Amino acid sequence: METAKRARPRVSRRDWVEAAYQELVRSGEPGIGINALAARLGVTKGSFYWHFRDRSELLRALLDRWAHERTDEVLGLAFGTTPDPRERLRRIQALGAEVASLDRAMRLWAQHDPDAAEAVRHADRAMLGHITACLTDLAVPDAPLRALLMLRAWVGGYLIPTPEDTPSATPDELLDFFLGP
Amino acid sequence: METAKRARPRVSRRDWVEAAYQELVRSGEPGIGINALAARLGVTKGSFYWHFRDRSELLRALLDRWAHERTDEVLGLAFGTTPDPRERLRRIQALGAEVASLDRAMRLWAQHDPDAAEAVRHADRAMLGHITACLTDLAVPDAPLRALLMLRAWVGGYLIPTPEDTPSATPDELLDFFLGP
DNA sequence: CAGAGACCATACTCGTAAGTATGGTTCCGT
DNA sequence: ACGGAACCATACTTACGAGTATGGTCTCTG
Repeated sequence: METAKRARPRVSRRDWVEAAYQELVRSGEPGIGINALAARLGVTKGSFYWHFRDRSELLRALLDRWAHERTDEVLGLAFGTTPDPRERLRRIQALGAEVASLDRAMRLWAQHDPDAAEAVRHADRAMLGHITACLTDLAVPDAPLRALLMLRAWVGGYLIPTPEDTPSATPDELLDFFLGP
Repeated sequence: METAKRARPRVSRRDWVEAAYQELVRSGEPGIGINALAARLGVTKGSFYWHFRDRSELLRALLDRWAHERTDEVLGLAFGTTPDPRERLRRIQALGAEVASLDRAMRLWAQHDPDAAEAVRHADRAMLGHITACLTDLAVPDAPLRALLMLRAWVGGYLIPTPEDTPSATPDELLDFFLGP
């Protein structure tokens, strides 16, 4: 017996955040509109302004949600039982590929919003620490700098896609490149 | 009726483009508002809509202006009488630092506008070709890939600023890094 | 000097998205 | 059952920026 009570929607605060999260991935922070989300959820603004004081409160909730998810992912990498540092770096790459669209949206958002910038900065700090640790484990010199360049080259791909004439390197090749000579 | 003989405005189409150009650097493409520019130029919208059909025409003029300026700069590098490839790369770095703010604004713009994306892609193609040429001159392997990673790491700095605890490397150190072993 | 065209000001319309006011419905405890 | 709180719909107001309509003023030219 499904509760097909479609007549009365009833949406929770969490649902709003989730919908906004999806919309963030699809069209970025400016694409998050109250009316659009309401239509997607099958309700109206009346619902929104009961759960939230205003739009900025939704956005802050979004940042919170992202920060937690992100922290969990990084901790999952850190405490994951993967002894080989090289393999750990590969997992970081894989994770990055999964959340690419979301990550991109967050970084673009951070370009014009101090709160988002702070959240991203915080997440990057943890990520850089993790990468640096892997590099030092591999006895790579200048680990902090290499980690930073590695991450920058990665997110730089958001701004500069791979040209057609340039063969896109495999993740392993990229890793080897930043591991140096 | 004394008409307070203020210095009568009179603004050219070029002035509008120039003002928009400055505003682009300061607050990005969404920050380019007709009224704001008009106030800045000491005129009103009436002037604007005489010189331009609409806002998009101004933006296209902006892209044109940028493309030309950019082409000139790259050509200046290409035909500059600098035999040493290493020195040429250094000049590219220096140029990048000069136009960083503008470059950043253009790339952010390109994230949500196909025309801007096309302009940036075109400019990048030329730039990558130039860098690749320098690298091959230096007998560096995988020149195209390295050139791409170099540029990505550079623009990645727009999205990930240097953390406080990480000593920012000198331009020469960065160059050495991408020149490999 | 007269008129035409270039240039601009003023005062609107219009579309959009955020935010508000208010009342209606459902649920839940006593 | 009933009264209040949770939840939502409807209709409204506001703010803002793009775009339009129209007429005024300057300048140049015949």
